[in-house]
Amino acid sequence: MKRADPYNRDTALDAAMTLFWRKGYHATSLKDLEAALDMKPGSIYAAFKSKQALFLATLERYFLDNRQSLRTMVAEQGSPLAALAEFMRKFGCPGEAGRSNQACMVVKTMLDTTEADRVIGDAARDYLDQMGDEFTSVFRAAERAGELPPGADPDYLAHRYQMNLTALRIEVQRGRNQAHLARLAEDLARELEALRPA
Amino acid sequence: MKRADPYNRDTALDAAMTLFWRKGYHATSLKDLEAALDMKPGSIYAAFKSKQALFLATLERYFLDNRQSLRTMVAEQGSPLAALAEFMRKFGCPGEAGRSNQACMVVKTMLDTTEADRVIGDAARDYLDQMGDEFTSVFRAAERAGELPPGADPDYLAHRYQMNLTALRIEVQRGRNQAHLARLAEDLARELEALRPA
DNA sequence: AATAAGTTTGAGTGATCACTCAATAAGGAA
DNA sequence: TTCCTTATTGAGTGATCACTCAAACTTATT
Repeated sequence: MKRADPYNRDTALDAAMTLFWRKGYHATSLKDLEAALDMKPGSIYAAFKSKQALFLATLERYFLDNRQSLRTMVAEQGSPLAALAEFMRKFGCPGEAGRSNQACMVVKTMLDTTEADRVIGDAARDYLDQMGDEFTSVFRAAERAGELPPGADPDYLAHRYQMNLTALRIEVQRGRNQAHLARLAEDLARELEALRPA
Repeated sequence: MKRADPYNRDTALDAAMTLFWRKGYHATSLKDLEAALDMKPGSIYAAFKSKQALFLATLERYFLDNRQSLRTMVAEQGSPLAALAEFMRKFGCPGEAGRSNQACMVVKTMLDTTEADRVIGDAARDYLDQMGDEFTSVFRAAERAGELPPGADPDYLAHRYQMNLTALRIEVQRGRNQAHLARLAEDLARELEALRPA
């Protein structure tokens, strides 16, 4: 029998991420992964050590992708506040924006993890914290740019922003129609921009 | 060997609900259920037919409990808007309010269900819709009571309310400290009450 | 006490779980 | 070519999965 091409770590991780994102850690079996990665069990274990280690690698990748996406948005947009608004809007058009109509993988992971999978749950919480810090620093940049009213609390605003983003993305997975999601995202974006002093 | 007392459907359902709520459908095994319900596999299957049917029964129970809790709140509070605010506040004190520091079971269920568990996912989405309808009717009552500004959209307000509630409860499971959660819930409650015309 | 009807029991079912490893194949150095 | 190292293979591991059923037990009726 023919041998498969030597595996490409990036491609494999990407396929695993998509699968884990959609099905979740517990519902994804090695059989599923073998099919998605087009690798035999031995190769998967040689490359990634264990199902849990592979999952953690995909979760890190997901987090890094999202953080990079936000940073790019901040670099492209003229203002920090506009970047946050645009980042929010992106998730209102799941057909164009994301790979799929799924809620945030990190949130999904945190929600179906217990003490039994402490390592995974801790990783998810840590990424949520890091993403929160990222939002905070963008709000701080907005503050320095005079885009926030005096006395605004960047940390609190970041927290509320993250909650709204999470909720919006859950609505996406809930299967709301496109128009509804777009309006929701637009409203959330405008509420953000309404912070800017006149 | 001694026989166990004949099972009590209510007690058993309650124990199963707590377990499924915490661990999720996929991560909960029959072994876990046997221990939690103190029933042997045969008894469980005689009483509930299958793991999936048992899960669906607990999900329905969870939904009915929550809806009842909201209705009671509306009946107790003087005004519909105050009831919604108080209902929100309740979830900011997870120690007192709920059975556990978990996010909403219906949301958790929707998020870790795929096409493979269509029945379960559909049930979760249906309960989310029904709970949304419930919120809508409370907002409509608020409108009739003159608690909403002219032109307010009860359907949209209900939707936003549900999103905020979902996000708050995810923060609870995220493990935020009590003070933070209380402030969050209080802020959300006040934003609601701020709708009331002066 | 004897019988009938209805529950509970728990060892056991085949299937699937995450995972292993001896055999095999490919590429590089001589 | 021959040897050596590294990667891939896939049948097979014991454990656990959801689930079954004939036997044992309890209660109700006679």
